Amino acid sequence: MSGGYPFAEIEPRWQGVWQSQRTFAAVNPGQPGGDKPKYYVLDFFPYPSGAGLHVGHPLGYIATDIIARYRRMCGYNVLHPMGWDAFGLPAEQYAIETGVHPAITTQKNIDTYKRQLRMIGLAYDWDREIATCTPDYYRWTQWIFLQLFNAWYDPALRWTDPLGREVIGRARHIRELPIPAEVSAGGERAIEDYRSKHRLAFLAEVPVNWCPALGTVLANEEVTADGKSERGNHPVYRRPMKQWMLRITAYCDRLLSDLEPLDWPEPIKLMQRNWIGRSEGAYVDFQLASPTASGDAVSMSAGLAQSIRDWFSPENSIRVFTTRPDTLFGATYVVLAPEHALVAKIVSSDRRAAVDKYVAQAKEKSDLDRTADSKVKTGEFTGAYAINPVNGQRVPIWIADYVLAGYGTGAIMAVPAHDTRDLEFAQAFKLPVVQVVQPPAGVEWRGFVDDGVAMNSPAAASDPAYAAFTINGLPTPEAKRKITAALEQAGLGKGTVQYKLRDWLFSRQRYWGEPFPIAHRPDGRVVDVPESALPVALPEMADFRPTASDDPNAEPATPLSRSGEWTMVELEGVRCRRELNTMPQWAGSCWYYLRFIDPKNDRAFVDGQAERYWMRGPGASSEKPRIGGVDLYMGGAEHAVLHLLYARFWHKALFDLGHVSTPEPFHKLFNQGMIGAASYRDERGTYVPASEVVEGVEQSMQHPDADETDQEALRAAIASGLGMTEAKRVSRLRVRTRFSYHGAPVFQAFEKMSKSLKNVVNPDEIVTSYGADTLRLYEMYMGPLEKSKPWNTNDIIGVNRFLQRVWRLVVDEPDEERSEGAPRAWTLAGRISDADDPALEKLLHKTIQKVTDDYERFSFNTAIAHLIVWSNEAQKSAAVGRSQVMRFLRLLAPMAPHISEELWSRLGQGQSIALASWPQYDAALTRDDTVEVAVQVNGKVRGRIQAPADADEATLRNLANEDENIRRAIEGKPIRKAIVVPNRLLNLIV
RNA sequence: GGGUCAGUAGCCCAAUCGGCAGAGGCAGAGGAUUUAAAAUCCUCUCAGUGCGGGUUCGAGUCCCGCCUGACCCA
Repeated sequence: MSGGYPFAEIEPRWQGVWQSQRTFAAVNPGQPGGDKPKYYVLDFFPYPSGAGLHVGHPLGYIATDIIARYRRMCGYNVLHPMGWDAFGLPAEQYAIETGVHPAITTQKNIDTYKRQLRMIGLAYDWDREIATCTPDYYRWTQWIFLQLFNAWYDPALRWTDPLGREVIGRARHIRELPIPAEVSAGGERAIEDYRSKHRLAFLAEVPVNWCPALGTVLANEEVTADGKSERGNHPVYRRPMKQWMLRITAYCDRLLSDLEPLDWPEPIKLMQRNWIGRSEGAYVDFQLASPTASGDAVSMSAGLAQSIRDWFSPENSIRVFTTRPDTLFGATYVVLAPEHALVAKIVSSDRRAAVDKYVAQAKEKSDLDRTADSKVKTGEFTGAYAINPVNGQRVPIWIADYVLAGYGTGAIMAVPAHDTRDLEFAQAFKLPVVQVVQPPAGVEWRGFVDDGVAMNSPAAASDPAYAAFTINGLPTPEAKRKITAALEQAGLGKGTVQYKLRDWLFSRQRYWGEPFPIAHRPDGRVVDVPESALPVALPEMADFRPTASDDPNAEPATPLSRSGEWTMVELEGVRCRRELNTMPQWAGSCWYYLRFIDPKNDRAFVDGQAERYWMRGPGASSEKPRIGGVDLYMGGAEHAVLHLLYARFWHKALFDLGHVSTPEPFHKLFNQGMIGAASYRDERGTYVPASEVVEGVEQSMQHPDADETDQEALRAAIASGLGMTEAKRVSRLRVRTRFSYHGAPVFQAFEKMSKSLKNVVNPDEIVTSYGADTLRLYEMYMGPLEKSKPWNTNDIIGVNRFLQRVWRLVVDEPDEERSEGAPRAWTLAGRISDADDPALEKLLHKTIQKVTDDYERFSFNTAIAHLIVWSNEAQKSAAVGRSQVMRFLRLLAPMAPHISEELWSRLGQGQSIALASWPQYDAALTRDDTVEVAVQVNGKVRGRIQAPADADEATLRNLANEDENIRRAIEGKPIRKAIVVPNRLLNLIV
């Protein structure tokens, strides 16, 4: 490229130097340099897919690289590692399709990623590289699983954690689980079963999302809204299966409360709170009405509560969960989930056929399908009735699929007046609606779901014995409290807290994952593989395919079950069958940030001293009181909930058990935005390659998504003589476009980069054409880091020109032809002098101040703008001080490291600029002696005056009086008030 | 449907505490250089901040309502 600088030569050369000199190696405590303050900056490590990186991927990596380099220059010992989330479904699916072993494709993908990351000049400490699929790593993933297996959660334990905080609840070793006397009476086996039920990792028969085509179960989050697998879009069925579960629900409250001190984006915290979904409410027991007593409501009487209690029996009642016990008087029917155990028992013979059919249908639907608001409500009457415990009303019992078996008790009391879904259901089936909450004036009570004032409970005066249930006139929160207490008193209910978060389904019926360090004895007991026998290595298998099937009822057969002798293991002299499931993809990423601290340790998952240094140390970001963790964790918002929640859960368990020193893994979280790109579809909605689309004259085309007819266009088409069918075709919504593909108009949209959208931009091409420094600079210059923004290759030239100017600022190169391959002759630019230019010096100090501030705020786009300003000024100057250029290069170095290293070395520096110190500014030099002050009259700018810095009001007003424009605007009117903003503005109110 | 965030020049974006709407870049126009082109350099044009109200001496910034878009939840 003419006019360019030799990036293709200098960039690989410096990357080689960094590697061979281990420039970016982090130092653990106890080693030289390990006494400096630390800064741990981490990227969400990638899953290396076969497609390689596109330019959207490295945005966050470039940002953390800049921060890491900046912090190092500021004197920190910086840990900035990279590794690979290398187990998981996509590699395995690809392997199945191609027949190549996932270990091979994964390694190939890792090589591609690593080459691309190196090419961008990212300053990782590659000595600490890890991959979750290597035995050295998953040995410790298995070890952590054993810690969970050998632990139980004591929810009542009050303790003071190492940070001095009072905490309620703690994971403890399973040995410490108190065994009730009646259990120990049953012998050792009974004790063992009891322990099994309390472990943090436990086996349970649970309804799961079974995907026969993938041959595995999937977590709820891996299933799309329309009941398909997220990977591959295969149908998913609900069925009960015995699976490994992790007791994440034990940590609900601590996962919630410890969010508060974290320096995370507020929306992410909110998403985690919503996901945990804590709701306070009450259980209420509805007694089944005797089928023979049809027609008779239990009469209201002073002894109602007592009388219900008298004939109350748990097996003849329905326990519902409600967040609104205050609306109990408005409960006009009860709804069971179709899966509820009582359904079969209570259904009347005349309703059985309809109910059975409905239950069968509900089984086919996903949870999301069932609860979606837009869907028409369906349900069946069971023929049975229950008694509303607070008013003796006989209410019908229905089943409906909008009630989920897995949430609460799988049964609800329906209060159609004050619940949207209940109201829709009641309207669909003509069920009564009774108002029990008074909304604010002017608001319709029907469907009012917010807090109001309770009404329509029995008046206390009419029934003294019933006063405890009277809540009329109480605001909702108080009404809730009072009626909950009354229900507890009467033995009809109980206040409780429910969570949306479920225990974590932890088994997968796949090959490419961590084997469980667990074995099953012939007598059915489940035992752990001793630590000394770890890792339980994944067996080599030629055929690793899952047993896929179209039959939703086919029994799962995991790949590992076909691994011959491996399936059996002798433990304590007993031949046991190994656990044949593998762990889900999330497992490896739950603790990798800890392994980076001490990646080669073969005695422990991480050394304690190193862990305390890197996780607990003072850190550099002190906006919030630290409870520890990685100093900066950068990644996309798409992992905001699951990965971060799972990792926090594991970390807390390890914390409780004394294996890590902080209660939280990630102190500061930053979500970089997405880089989108224009995608183009033709008239039929087919994507066309974005790189071949050209911009041209405006044309009209049918919108690819249009399914409605533009009536006006239709009339016009008919008027122009087209037949009805043809007219309709051409008049479906048309849009104007200036883009065309091989002459045909195409429609532009901005979407994420993806192969299927044909809009991927490859970083290799950008680096080849412009160099890595330009790519880095452009990605940072596009806009604020946290915002999504569209890629525009045309704009790259701007930052590339900037780097060329920086090059020419330092280097003079004769323009003459040179022979191919020969190094270009060069001299230091003539303008480089030993004396600093005073005007540039002042600007440089301002620039240092602004750029430093911008680095601290991750505002790289503005930092680059300030650097461009200084470089443009320096370019114009006849003489630029060598020290000035060197300070400027240090400001630039974190963002454009290669060109900075090269020019730094050409200016005679022997040591890497990455190890140079950050330049300082003199505050006195950042201030101007005179400033321009805008003068407003009644808020309108009437003139600008030059004033000495920090001039007072009197001085400013005198100066303003000398300005003719301003004088005319005032025109003898008395000045009532003057507002002075120092060094900026004077506002005169007349 | 609920929640969160955003909307500033043809485009990407600045404006940090409520204080002159413009730092920077792309594109465009003109010029210099050149046999010519590319590259490079210089100069210039372009918005009143999605819409409607309000608070204030003063609103892109704060408040209320609406529109559009993105994300999350249902």
